[in-house]
Amino acid sequence: MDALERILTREGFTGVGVNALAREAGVDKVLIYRYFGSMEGLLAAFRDSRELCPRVVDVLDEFPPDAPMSALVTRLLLKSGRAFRKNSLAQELARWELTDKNPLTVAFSRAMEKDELRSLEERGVRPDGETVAAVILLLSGVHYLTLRESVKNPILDMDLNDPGTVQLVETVIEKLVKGFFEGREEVPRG
Amino acid sequence: MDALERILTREGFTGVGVNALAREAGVDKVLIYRYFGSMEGLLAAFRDSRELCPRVVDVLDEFPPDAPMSALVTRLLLKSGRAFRKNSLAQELARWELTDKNPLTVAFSRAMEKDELRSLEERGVRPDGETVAAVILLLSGVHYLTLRESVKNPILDMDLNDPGTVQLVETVIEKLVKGFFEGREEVPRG
DNA sequence: CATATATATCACCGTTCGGTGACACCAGGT
DNA sequence: ACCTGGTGTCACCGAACGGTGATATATATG
Repeated sequence: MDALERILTREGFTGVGVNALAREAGVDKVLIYRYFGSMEGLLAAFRDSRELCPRVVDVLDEFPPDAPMSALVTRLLLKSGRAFRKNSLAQELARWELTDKNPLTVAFSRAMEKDELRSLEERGVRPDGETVAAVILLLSGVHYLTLRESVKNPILDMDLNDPGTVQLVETVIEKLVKGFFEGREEVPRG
Repeated sequence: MDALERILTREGFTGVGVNALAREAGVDKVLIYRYFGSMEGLLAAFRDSRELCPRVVDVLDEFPPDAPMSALVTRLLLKSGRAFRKNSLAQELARWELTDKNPLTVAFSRAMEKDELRSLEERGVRPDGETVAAVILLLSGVHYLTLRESVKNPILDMDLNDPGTVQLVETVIEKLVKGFFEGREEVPRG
């Protein structure tokens, strides 16, 4: 499991294979087949062995119960984006989930999404369909930019390592969310 | 060139290699080295051989010169998103650009971005930094969802093949953009 | 006809891939 | 002492990988 994580964060999902994994772990690859049956089984075990999506998000600051929905969603997006930018394993899994479908990637997908929504629901927020779509859309945008950045293919001159650029993106998210919730009846809470 | 495109759209970028490409093209792989020097050279040639990002976007309907910025941007995002969803080659290149860096992927990145911005600038629109960031962010979100969809890892139950879901996403984009431009002075037009 | 040059094919190299069969080891139980 | 079952190592397989040398064919120029 540790060897798999090391390979993922170091070389990316394209470097994952039976031979490479056994080499990294310092054991013979036949053990992989003996214990996990196949690579798929190992991925499934990896999926069950750890929290794929560290739940940094639900440490959302406590908001007063009457805080506007827009503030909550904005905070969620910013925190989640920052966490994603710092978590290179999550980035690699996201990259993988865009390319391949295996027990690990589907599990990661599920975990990621549930996590964000749960953060809201735990506060008694039951977002409607459009709100969910908006959150997903913006979060997806942040993920996309982050992945582009971490493979050194930044979009235009937007360097997400530059604090100014991060600030710009976050400001835009704030404004988008704020505008989205204006002229929209407050969603029932609690 | 045609063989490369076939492989990309059929098996994805992971299926691209000297052997597979020569096999698909029905020639010996040594010709690849003779004519292009290496796989990199071939990718560069492919990049120069065609319009990587079909400029569907600049067939934006003619808007009256006093059309609000929000309408223009919304239209751009929807058209661009739909075009991307129909273009499996562009999807594969986008997937590749998130994973690897080679002459083809960097060129694709550039082409994609310039295209969107040019669509605006050709109409005399000189978007400020925040507007550019907003467009990029939303477009990135659409790309992410599209890629997730086309690898059969849809987010939550959002099936982009379902017209209703597409409608929902597009509605959300409209509302986000509309809200973003409200309470913001009109940007000077050409 | 002869020669030079470009074009294309074949055979081969070493390496890595995913996957498997055979064998050595080393407990515990009988 | 003997079997047994879990554990680990080694050697090996066929296939595919990226890459290269030698060689045939065809064309064009002298």
